[in-house]
Amino acid sequence: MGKKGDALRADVIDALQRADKPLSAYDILAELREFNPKMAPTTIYRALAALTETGRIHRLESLNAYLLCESDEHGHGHDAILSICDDCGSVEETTAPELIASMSKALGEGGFEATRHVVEIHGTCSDCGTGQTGS
Amino acid sequence: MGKKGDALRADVIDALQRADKPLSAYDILAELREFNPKMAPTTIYRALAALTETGRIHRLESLNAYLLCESDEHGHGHDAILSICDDCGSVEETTAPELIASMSKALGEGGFEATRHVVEIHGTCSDCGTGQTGS
DNA sequence: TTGCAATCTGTTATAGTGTAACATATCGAT
DNA sequence: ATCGATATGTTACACTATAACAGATTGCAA
Repeated sequence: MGKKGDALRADVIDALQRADKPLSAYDILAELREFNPKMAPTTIYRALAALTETGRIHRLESLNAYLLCESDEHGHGHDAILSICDDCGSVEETTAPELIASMSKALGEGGFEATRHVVEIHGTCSDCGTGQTGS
Repeated sequence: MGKKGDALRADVIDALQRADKPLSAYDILAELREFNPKMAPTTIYRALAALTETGRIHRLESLNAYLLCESDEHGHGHDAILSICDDCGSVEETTAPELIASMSKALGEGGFEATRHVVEIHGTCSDCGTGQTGS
């Protein structure tokens, strides 16, 4: 039958690593189908859920896409700031625990207890930016 | 025929106001279909796009849902922090220009120019929180 | 007035994203 | 061995969103 979960998840990670940019679930599915044409969406989504839970990949909510986590600090509470270049599609991962903590604190004063931070900043990266490298 | 754009957008706002919680595009569509059963998704999405651009509603990227903007400061650069209670589904809008600016600044040092901030914090609100009102 | 272009709206169809539900298999404990 | 718990396979479907084209409306110029 199909390969076991660990191998599957490794394949998903490989695909994301090769791409070096965000991939949609169906992009990944298309890649893995080259080796297993029968693979179903469910299979991919389960792998993505497992990898997201363990912090090995990030889900980009505003793009419906997935990205390999660059940090080694996997696991709980690893909420990164993801800066997305709308021009070239590149995504950078920034770790800013103080900022995340500031937000949690600000909301905490209102009685809100934060468990997951979705922080995705759209804009233009330095390579694509006007005035910096350009002109 | 169908109603004009302004009336349509007003109806969308009304629906969101009545709900007082995030609604999906298809939730809104279902409501408006009570008066115009032929209304198509495209129609709703166009209204939502217009309202989002003018800052009258927020799109919750992590929920695929839409919410009335509580602030009067509509328009450009109105990026709010949205705190989402995963228990009861309520969403609060917090304006924290300093935090948003801090983020832009931090990323700006890497040459990134931010144009849009998606900040959605999931967690538990004060009403649902354990230890606060509960127990 | 007529004609034309630009823009907005309506309509149909389809693409893209994600999950429910159930079947089958796998593995450890008794 | 057999039972229960968990993981995986499979089918079908639900939800989200947009493309592409048709028709209507407006404004403006000839």
